[in-house]
Amino acid sequence: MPSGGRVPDADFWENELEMPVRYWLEQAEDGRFMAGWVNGLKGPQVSVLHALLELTPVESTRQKKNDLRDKPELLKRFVPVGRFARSKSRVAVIEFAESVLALESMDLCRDGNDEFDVIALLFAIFDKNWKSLPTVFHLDKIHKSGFARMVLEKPPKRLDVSLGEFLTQTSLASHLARFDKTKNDGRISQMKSIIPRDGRYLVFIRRSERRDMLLQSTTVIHGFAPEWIILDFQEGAAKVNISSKSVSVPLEIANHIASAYFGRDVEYVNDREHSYTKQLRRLLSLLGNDKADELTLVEIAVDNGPLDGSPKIVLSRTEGSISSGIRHFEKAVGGIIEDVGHINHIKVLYRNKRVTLKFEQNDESDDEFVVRYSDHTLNEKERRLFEAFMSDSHGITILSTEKRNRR
DNA sequence: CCGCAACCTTGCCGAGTAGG
DNA sequence: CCTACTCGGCAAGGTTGCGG
Repeated sequence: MPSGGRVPDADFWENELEMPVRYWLEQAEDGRFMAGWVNGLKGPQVSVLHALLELTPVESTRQKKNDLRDKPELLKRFVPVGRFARSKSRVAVIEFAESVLALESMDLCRDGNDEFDVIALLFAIFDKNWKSLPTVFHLDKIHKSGFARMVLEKPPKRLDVSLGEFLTQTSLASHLARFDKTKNDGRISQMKSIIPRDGRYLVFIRRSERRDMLLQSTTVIHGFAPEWIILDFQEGAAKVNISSKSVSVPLEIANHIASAYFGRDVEYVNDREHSYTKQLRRLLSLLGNDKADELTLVEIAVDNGPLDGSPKIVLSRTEGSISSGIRHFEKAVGGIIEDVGHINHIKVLYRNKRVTLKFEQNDESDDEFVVRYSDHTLNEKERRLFEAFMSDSHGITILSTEKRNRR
C-alpha cells in the first residue's frame, strides 16, 4: 500500500512544486482525455503503471494499455506527475530514484535502449511517497545553476554543536524571519528544505525578489517574482556555495545563518585560490598540442592579439581541436596562446560539453591567476569530476565563474 | 510499437548597452 | 557608477515525422 496517505491537493502542486495544475486536474476527470492520455504513454510508463495498479500481469504493452484504459479513476492522480516530469533533469531524477526505489521497480522504467524513462521513474516515486516530490523539485535545481564558491577567511572553531544539529527547519525559519525583519525590504524568506548530501548541507530558501504581476483571467495580480536561494554549506560552514538570482541578499542570508551558528559575526568572501603563470602555460601548451587527456581545445579568445590595431581574436570550432588553426595563425601572424594575461577565455571540450575557462589576473601579482570555469554547463557530478581532474592532472584549482558580492 | 534524426523550446548565464 | 534589458551560446528536454 502506498504511503503518503491521501492524494496531494492543488495547493501542493502549485505551492510546493510551482506547477500550474488546475487544468490537468480538470482534464483528468474527463474519460475521453484519460483514454488519450493512456494512448500517449510510452512502454516503460505503461509497465510501471500496470504494476503499480497491481493488475494481472500480461505480456504486451498493447494489452497493458487496454487494461489501463479501464481504470481512469485509479490513473487520474498520475496525470499531474507527467506534467511535473517536464523540464526535470535526468540526472536528478535517476539519482533520487536510486535512493528510494527497489531495483525491480527501477528495471520496469528502462526503455528498449536500457535508458531510464524519467516519467516512469516519477510515477513510481510518486506512488511510493508523493511527499518526496518536493525533494526531487529541489535537487533538480542544483544541476542546472552555477554556484559561487564562498569561504570564511578565518573560520572560528565551534565544537559543541555540529552543523547538522544546528540546521533544523524550525531554527532556520526563525533565523530567516529575523533576517527579513532587519532587512525590512517587504520581502519574505521561506524555509523550504534542508537536504544532507555527502557531508554537506543544502539549504533551499524561496524569497520574493522583484515586483511583478500576472494575469488571472483578466485581472492583474500584483506581487513578487520568487527567487530560489540554495546555500550549500560545507566543512562545518567554513565554506558555502551559493546559487541564486540576486547577488547580494543571498550572501547576507548566508552570513546571517553562519553568524548565528558560530555565535559571532562572520562574513563569507569569494574564494580566490590561485594558480601560477607557469602552471597555466603548461596547461595551454598541452591543450595546444592535443596532449591534454580528456580535454580538447575548441576555442580561444584573445583581447590584444598580434594583428595591427590589436583587435580581439576568437578562434573557434563547434567540436574538434583548434590546435592546427592556432599553429597556422602563429606561423602566419604571431603568438596568441603563450600570454596568459591576454587570453579572455578558452573553451575546452570535456565529456562532450563546452566548458569555458577564464584566467582572472590577481591585482597585486602578475604571476597569480584565479582560474574560473562555467560550472552551470556541467551537472553536479561532472563538476566534481572536472574539478578533481584539473587538480590531480594539472595541479590547478578551478572555481566557478559565479561570484557574490555585498552591496 | 520503437528507434532515430531533425528541429524547436526552455532555462541559465555572461557580455554588451541604454538610460538614469 | 548602477540597473534593467536584450541577445547569443549552450545543454538538454520536447516534438514531429519517418521507416523498420
